[in-house]
Amino acid sequence: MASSQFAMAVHVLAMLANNCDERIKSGYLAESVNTNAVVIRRLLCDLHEAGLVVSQTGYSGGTCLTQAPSEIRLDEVFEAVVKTEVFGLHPNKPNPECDIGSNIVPVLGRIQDEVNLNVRQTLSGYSLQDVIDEVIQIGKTKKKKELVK
Amino acid sequence: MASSQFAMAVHVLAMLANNCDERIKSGYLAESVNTNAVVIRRLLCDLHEAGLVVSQTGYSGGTCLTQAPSEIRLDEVFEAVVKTEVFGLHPNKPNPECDIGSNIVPVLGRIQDEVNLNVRQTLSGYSLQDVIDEVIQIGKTKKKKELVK
DNA sequence: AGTTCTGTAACTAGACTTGTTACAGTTATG
DNA sequence: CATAACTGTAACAAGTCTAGTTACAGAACT
Repeated sequence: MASSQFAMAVHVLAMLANNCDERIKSGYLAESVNTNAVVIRRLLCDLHEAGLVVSQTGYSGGTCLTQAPSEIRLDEVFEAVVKTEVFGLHPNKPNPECDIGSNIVPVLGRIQDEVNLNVRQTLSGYSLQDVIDEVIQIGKTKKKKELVK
Repeated sequence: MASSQFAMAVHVLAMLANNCDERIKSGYLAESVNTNAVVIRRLLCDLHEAGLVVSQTGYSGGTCLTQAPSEIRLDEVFEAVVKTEVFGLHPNKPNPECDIGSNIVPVLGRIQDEVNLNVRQTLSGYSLQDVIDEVIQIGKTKKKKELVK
């Protein structure tokens, strides 16, 4: 299964951005993402390590963004939560006695690096604020359609 | 685990390109990739569906490329064997009563599409021949170093 | 007829992902 | 100080995916 961590992370960060001034509880986030609060807390742990959020334990605890939504780029979010490669290299070391087998892995590794870089560059074109703007825009369009009915 | 199908596919295609005039057996390919022949045959099945190879059953059977290595681009190979996304969307449908939850999925989907497109564009910059050239180049460099010793 | 292939089904082992329960530690409230 | 409401984290279950393996039917040459 392709991991949903990135999708959930962007969702959670967008929720936090929408409530900048107060600490948000994992249970509340979990309701919106439609998952368990522990899943959210695990995610927030990764986002905390990346310096994107801070949490507070105890009574009236919760989580906040550390930066303005316009300063958080999606490649940072990706980096924080996605651990897998777009494609994996060989599961077993290829036969070193074969001309191709003995030298193909570094070539594929280089291509892998280039793909990774391009993915990150694509994502760096979007800030969290861009995502929120687009979400709100879709919301407005929906409402208009409902009014027409 | 990130699937190694793409890496193995490029490896196998490079082997076929290196032996254009004869049919190559799955067992021989498996030795170079260092895996089981059935794993290779499953892979060849996908590559056949994509029109990149043809196989023949029976005595003196085996597999050949259908095109020149310079005409096979890596995005075609990727398309043929990789089924997963760079990142997955939500495992469960987000809460529709939440402003973010109700509208974030299509936004993420659009970004997903853009990432996919960029990955394919990156890979389309390489032909199978390019990979083979690079592999051979590395092989030559290695031999030089050995001679120096 | 016998040999040597491919194609494919069926199964196993291991890894990964999400979801869940449980609980220790932390912080505010009364 | 006792209680309530949080986070952080460990532990486990269920489902899915990947690669590897065995087995065998069908095809093609000798």
